[in-house]
Amino acid sequence: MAWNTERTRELLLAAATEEFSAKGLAGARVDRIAAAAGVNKERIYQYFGKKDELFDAVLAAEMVRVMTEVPITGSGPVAFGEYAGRLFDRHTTDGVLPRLLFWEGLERGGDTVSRATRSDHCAIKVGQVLEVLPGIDRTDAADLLITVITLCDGWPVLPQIDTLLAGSSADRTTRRRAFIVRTATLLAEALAADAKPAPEAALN
Amino acid sequence: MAWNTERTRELLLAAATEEFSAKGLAGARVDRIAAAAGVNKERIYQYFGKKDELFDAVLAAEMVRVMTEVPITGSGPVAFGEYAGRLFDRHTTDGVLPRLLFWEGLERGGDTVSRATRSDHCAIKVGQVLEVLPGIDRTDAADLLITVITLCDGWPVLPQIDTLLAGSSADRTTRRRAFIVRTATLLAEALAADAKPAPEAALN
DNA sequence: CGCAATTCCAACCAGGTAGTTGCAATTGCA
DNA sequence: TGCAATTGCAACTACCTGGTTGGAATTGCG
Repeated sequence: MAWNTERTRELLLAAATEEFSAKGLAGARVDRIAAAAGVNKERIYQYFGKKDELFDAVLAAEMVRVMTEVPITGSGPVAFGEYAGRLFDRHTTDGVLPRLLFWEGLERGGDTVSRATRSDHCAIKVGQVLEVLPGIDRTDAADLLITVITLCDGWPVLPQIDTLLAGSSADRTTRRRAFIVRTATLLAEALAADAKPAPEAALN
Repeated sequence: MAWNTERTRELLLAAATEEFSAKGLAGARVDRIAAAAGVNKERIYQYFGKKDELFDAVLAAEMVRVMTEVPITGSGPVAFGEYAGRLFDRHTTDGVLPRLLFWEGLERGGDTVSRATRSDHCAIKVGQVLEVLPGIDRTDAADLLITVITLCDGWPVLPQIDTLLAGSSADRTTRRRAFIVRTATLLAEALAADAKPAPEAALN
């Protein structure tokens, strides 16, 4: 054996992540990925098979990364709202995952190769939601999570929509973040209230 | 003069709407559009200039159509929630506009040719929100609208995300609709409460 | 150093792309 | 029926694409 094969793989994966995020599955150019990685083109086919499978590898890696970097911790509706805020921050400073997800949704129409794996990843997150907001329906937890993910992921991908807001770009982002946090908190409160119907009059 | 030029235009626009919605700007094929319209290829260049401008025409037409088909009417938070429901229905039975919007966001990165026009369209909707929920901030109205649009538009484009939900496809859609309506109503109530701080104890 | 695995290089293939052009056929008003 | 505008047809240009191939160069273990 010789050479550092693992490094080659990582270089390709990093370059592919950038390219797919920017141009999508159809728009991405294999030659460009190879060039950006400083690696020869055939390595891609050797390590990942074809373009499609490289995309799968990129998306899976990025999902795991974000999931571990932005955990759902703490307890109560406010803690859940803070999770929404952290996810929003993460996606506005690095919109790679949102873009990859929407590219996939548009270009592959939901026929994800790794649908089962995806489902497993998501189930973990639902579990975290249930820990933060104990007592609520598993279904409600899933719906809540979908809502927050859709809002946080949609923002960096739909820049046209901010024409509704005035002010500088930074202002608009700050305001949007606050609104999403408030929405997440409000929803979490409502679902938590559903969970324990009237445990005597709450103090405040 | 001769020939029905207007009909030719409409045939092309309809075919282009279908093609762009399905494949996006880069993925759409000019030849396919022409063939589907039963019209010769050069007509596209004659009537719309280039591919990009055809996409602009398609998107503008589709926005106007949905805006007029799904107005914001009535009064109060519940009425606003019903608007969210109608928008959700419209987008789940015909996901063309959501797809076009996300394609544009991804492929053009927000450099919309018709950004000014877009802004005007949106302003009308914000005005409708203000009529339904009088007294609330214009900024809040915009944020509320962005939230509902993001949720309703995101659903048909992010089919992977429904792996979080169990049940049949129809069940999942129904449940999602209910949750979005509830979210919209809840937010509208909260913002309306901000608007008129404690107008004596409300009779339920 | 020897040697096998890994990589680079450069050319190649078959297919598809947006956009153009010249010409003949069709249309419908006057 | 005449005639000008509109359209269909089919070929063409210039270029780009994913994916493959053969041979030479590089690497690092033993």
